[in-house]
Amino acid sequence: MNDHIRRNMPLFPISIVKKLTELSARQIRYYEEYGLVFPSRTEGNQRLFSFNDVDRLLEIKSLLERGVNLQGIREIFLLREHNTSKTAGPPMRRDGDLTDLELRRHLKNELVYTGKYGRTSLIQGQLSRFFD
DNA sequence: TTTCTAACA
DNA sequence: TGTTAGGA
Repeated sequence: MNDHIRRNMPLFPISIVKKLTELSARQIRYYEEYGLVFPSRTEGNQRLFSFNDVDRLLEIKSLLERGVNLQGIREIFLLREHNTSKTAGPPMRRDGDLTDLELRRHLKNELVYTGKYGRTSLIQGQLSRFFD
């Protein structure tokens, strides 16, 4: 049994995830509805989160605190999936280490993009200061 | 008792 | 996001 299956094994109910992440059940369910996490379900339709799900939720929480909104987080996750799946080799980066360098480039582009087309910015408040 | 969905004084 | 109703 490798790490992958281990990290994705459905283990804890929302009550445990609440404690682990310090997020409200409302938030956890909302983030799922938004497509940021996809916990499996029990026969009784109750959510069962994997270690990976908890990890993602912690990252979501962290990014939200840094001023990134849900749409931004969604894109960050999409970007990671696009270049994490190709890395089947040894240097598989975990956690939020993708972030620093690539996240900065991405966020900066978002600022430029939103500035050009006047759409709702993906970045809120002070975060934009990191890119002057 | 815990969790689920849906909806909003 | 919080909170609550009503059911499983």
